[in-house]
Amino acid sequence: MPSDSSTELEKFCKDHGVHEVLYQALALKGLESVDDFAYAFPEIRSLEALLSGLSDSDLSDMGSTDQFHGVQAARIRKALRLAHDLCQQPIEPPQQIGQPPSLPAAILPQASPASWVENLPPKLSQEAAQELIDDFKTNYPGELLDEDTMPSIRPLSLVQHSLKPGEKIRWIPWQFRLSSTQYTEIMEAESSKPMRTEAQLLASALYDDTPEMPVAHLQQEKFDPPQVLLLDTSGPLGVRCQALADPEAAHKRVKVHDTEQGLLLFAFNGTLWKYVVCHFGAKFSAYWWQRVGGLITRILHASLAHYPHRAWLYVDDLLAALLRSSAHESLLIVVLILSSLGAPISWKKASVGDSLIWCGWKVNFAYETVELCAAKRLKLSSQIQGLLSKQKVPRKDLEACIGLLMWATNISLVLRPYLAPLYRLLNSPPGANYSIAPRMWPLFLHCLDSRAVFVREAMGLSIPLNSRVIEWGNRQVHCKSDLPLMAKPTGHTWIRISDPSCPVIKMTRAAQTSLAWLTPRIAAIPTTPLSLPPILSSLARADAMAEGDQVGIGGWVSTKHGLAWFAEAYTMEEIRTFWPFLTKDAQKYIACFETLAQLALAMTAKAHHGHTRLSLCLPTESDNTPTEGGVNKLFTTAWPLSEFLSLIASWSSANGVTIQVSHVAGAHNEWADDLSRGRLQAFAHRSRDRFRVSLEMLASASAKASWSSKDPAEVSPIPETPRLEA
DNA sequence: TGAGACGAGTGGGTCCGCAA
DNA sequence: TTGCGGACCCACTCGTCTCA
Repeated sequence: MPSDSSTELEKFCKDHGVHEVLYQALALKGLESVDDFAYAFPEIRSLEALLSGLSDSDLSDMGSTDQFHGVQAARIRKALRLAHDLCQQPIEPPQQIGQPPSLPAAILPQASPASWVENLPPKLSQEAAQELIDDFKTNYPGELLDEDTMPSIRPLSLVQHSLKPGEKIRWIPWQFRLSSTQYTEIMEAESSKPMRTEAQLLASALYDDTPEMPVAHLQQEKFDPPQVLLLDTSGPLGVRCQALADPEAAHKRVKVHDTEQGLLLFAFNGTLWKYVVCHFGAKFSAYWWQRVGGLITRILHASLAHYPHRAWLYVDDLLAALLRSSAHESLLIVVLILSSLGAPISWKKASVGDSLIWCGWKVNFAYETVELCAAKRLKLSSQIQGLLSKQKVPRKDLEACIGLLMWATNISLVLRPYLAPLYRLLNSPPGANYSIAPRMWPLFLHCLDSRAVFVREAMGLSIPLNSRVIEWGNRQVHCKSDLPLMAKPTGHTWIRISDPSCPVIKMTRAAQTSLAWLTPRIAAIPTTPLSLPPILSSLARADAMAEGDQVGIGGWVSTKHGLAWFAEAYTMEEIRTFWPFLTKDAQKYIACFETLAQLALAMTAKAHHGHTRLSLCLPTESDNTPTEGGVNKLFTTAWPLSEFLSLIASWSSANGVTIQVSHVAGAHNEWADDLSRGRLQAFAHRSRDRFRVSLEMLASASAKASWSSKDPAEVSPIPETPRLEA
């Protein structure tokens, strides 16, 4: 190092008008030469940190009030550029070899200094863009500025960014030279184009305007307490239909065209009769009713165009939500329109109020909620009690109960996983033992198809059709090839047959436990909001790895405010502490672990997003299709996946977070894949953003969930899902 | 590294239940 | 009858593992 190097930087600064205060700041960092200066500040913008550290007294000494845009700031920037030129040093910072790129580095497109391509700056906010427009209109009042002449947000952001100190414009890519109208058209046309890399996806989400639903509007723009009108609008008059007088039979009001009445014949007492209306049961009745009902609904919508309203039609039951302030006018219009159309109103069924029953649901528009009506609760409780009171129950009763449970749990998906044991019982009919004589064995085999199902009847074999062989001796039978071609030479061979049409089903312990657990919950199914929860503006992905005895889960969630991630590795021994039924190789349960990863991702997002008590929908992505389908429906009859879905259902219920999974190809899920396999380098510099997920946390997701009820005394924790036989 | 096997789902057909 | 949702079966996709 030359001895006069300190003089070199000092002289350089003086020659180029850099203030003594700024030179001293450089000297304090130990910089002695022009080379030191150039390499210590590889970019013009890196001077910002130095300038921001200036105190008020420093600024006063320099006679400057603006530390970033004053003349002294300009001179040191100019000096730095000259220093770069003298040193022939690239402006770009040196690339770190062997280090994975940091997340921001991976997200931001990079351009070499020699490139004509600009780094893509963040888009301007709407407020900033509007400010520029206002300035333009003030300064150039005679110029026309509309959607066709207004530059799109991209060049606007690029130019505005280039005006910042230390920035310059090199080239505006031709694809950015668009008007606002052209930009909108292209964005809409490309809205469904998939992103190629996670970096592109993140850059788009974090630096562009991600569509989001503000939560505040739920309070601010709440539909005012409405009046609700429920009308039975039986009997519309369509183009080819004629209304009849019977208000109870909607389908019989639609008249069949003369040329088609010959299709509806029936004989009674030796006389041939024809239907002249669309009677209940005819395949086309509902078809026409839907169209006539839809026409009437649209006419009502058009007639109420000036009054905010919502309306739903189910066959012949119309439900409408009207604003309380204009309810009288709206009601009058509805009644007049229906009367003028010749659609008689069933006044017995009509009702007005905040709360009413519609299609078995109790809808409350004052609070915008829906709940199961009391009659349905009673019917369901009665059916469950009927099944619980007997060891053997009619198949029809079980089917009816399951059907009603599926319908009732539409508004409470958290209960769905607990129906899995019932479906398992319904579709696993008990076996009955039959003995086959040695000489009948070939005939017995002949009656079976490849799945070991009886598809032919034969004399001497009283085995019901469609029943399936499930055991031979003590061995499980899965297909015909599992049975021997020759029977044992002496004595009968015992086989076990499962008959799916068996009218009586023996209740299993798992089904009884499930029903007993459901009984009080059915009675206390909470009210559910009519509106869907707002979607959190975020990107979130998770993945799982299962190899031999090792299991790994990992994932990340990113919002405009930051990023959080998790990565955990467990052994099967640790996992069996909580789920002892997972006895096989870890890979056999990959869908279960992918589901656990989604639960961990939701927990991470919840912890990262703060302490909101509002219900939210968290959009996540997974490369596992079973998990995708299962988490979205919160139901599968496949075991043991149903066990893990019940964890998500319970956790979602307790935390107000609905998970909405969409698919991402494994090739595009690299970061989550790395995390699940313990490759944490890309996230190493974000150790503070890591969220730890223990198996205890995941396994206790359902235990910590509680069930809301009108009576606080009925509040009880949700226990673990009733165990199923493996 | 790529082909093939395997296991977990999917959607489409059928049946059944629920609602009107 | 329509819609919805389960079940089953089938062919298919996707991800992972194994092996040459």
